[in-house]
Amino acid sequence: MSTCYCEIDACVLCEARLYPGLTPEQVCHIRGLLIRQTYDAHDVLFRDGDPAGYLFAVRSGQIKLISSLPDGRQQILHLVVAGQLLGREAFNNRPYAYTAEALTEVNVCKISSRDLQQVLEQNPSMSIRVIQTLIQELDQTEMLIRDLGLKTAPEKVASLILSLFPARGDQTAEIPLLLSRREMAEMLGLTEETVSRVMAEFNRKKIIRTGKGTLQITQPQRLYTLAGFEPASSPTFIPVRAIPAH
Amino acid sequence: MSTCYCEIDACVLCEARLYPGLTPEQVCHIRGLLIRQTYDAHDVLFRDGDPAGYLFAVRSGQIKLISSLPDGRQQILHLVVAGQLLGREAFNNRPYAYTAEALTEVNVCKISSRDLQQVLEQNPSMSIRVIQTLIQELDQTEMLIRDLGLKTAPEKVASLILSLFPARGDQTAEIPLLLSRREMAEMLGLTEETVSRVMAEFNRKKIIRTGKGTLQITQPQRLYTLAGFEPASSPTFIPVRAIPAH
DNA sequence: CGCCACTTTGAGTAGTGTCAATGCTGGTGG
DNA sequence: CCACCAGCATTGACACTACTCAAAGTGGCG
Repeated sequence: MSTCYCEIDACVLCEARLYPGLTPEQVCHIRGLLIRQTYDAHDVLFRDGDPAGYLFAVRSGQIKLISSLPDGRQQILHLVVAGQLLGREAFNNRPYAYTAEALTEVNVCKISSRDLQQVLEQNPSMSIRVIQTLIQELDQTEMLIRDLGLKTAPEKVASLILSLFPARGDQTAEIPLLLSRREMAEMLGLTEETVSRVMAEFNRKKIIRTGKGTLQITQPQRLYTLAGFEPASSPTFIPVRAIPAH
Repeated sequence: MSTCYCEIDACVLCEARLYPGLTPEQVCHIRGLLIRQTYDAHDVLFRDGDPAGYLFAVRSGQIKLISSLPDGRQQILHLVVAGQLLGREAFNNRPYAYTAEALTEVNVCKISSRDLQQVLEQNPSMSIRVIQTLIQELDQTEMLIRDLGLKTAPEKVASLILSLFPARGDQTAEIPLLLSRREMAEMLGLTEETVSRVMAEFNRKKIIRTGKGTLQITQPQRLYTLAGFEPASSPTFIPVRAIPAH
């Protein structure tokens, strides 16, 4: 299909769904502007206040976005997972307003702010994809606001746990828990002690089962109820979800 | 400049800055798709779950966006002011995820979801404007998350008060307070009693002065400090701000 | 083995919510 | 015109959630 040497399907920016309707030559041109990069866990991709040089597309791994108050209090704004975009500041040339730190080993493709703007201007259909991605992010962010503002500690923890599991798939499978108690607390506006106590309580009630670095839901229905949903409902808290395939 | 009969500068969607580089004919075509409408205070523009028929551009007035939990708890997600867009769901044809209610008399222009998508496809430069608008909204939303998660009741109230004043302009001018104590509480994740007590305390300390339906900051510096900023900093909480002029 | 980071658990407390009573204001209808 | 009522704001007393500070347990790693 492609007539140049760049790597097909090298990253999410490279997948056809991000630029439908382009000629192979256009696709190759865009691919030529992309930079692949790998980060280790705990690496910082950029810091609050850095000039926004790049838009990142996350190919694999997870990244946390952190915002701080002068006195050191920290809040995790968002978990970025594979398939999502990172660094929207590249669209409008403002400095990053948060720090991005890898939770796992992370593979990204990035494109410089300058190249990005050129690509957008020349490929209108890509803008529409970007709009849809931003809207998804806004949806998630607003649901997080609701939950931060309205929910009690156990409701928050239950919502977070549910959000860590894929929306479609076995809700009772054991998954790796990449977040520490402190990080969970920083997502929820709680302290690590409170999170620990709530998790211990869920464990005692046999609603979840925690191993070291792993997490399993044994009674999804009770957890939904605890999260403040009706039993048959679905989680709304940070519904981590990739860009839907075209 | 324009060669058709549609009204120049009828609304923000109509202003040149939203579609730079278009011919007058294109501009007129777009204007023909817009519907002007007025709502009274307390009118509901749409409800949570309604199909997203329109994108709204707010010409004047203020609108609150409300999200609810099944048990009736409510959270105000955002205050929409003149110059902002409302109803981003029109971009991706999903139902509205919140209820929009006018706080004042409101003038809007709206465009149907179908027409919008056509316009975007035919006018790429408009997509870029939309992206920038969405990014602004995301910035505001993430700062709200930080404040909801990290701040104490007095810090939250101080931040909200500061955000109600225009970023550029006299910070000590008396402005109308459109929000009830309950609504302030619903923005901040507090109860109306707590908001009332904090406001009364600020009043006693002569940091603010409240009349019925009005609000004045008498000591901006102390309020900044109380909000958790360094004295010389600027407010980050819901920085209500119109789309910057081209 | 010993150190360090992370987690758990406990005791006490501060901050915020809950419930209730009162006052104030504006609107409505007699 | 006034009496009444409904909604909003204020204030108090009390309860309870979640925070703070502290200590001890756990597991990984040099």
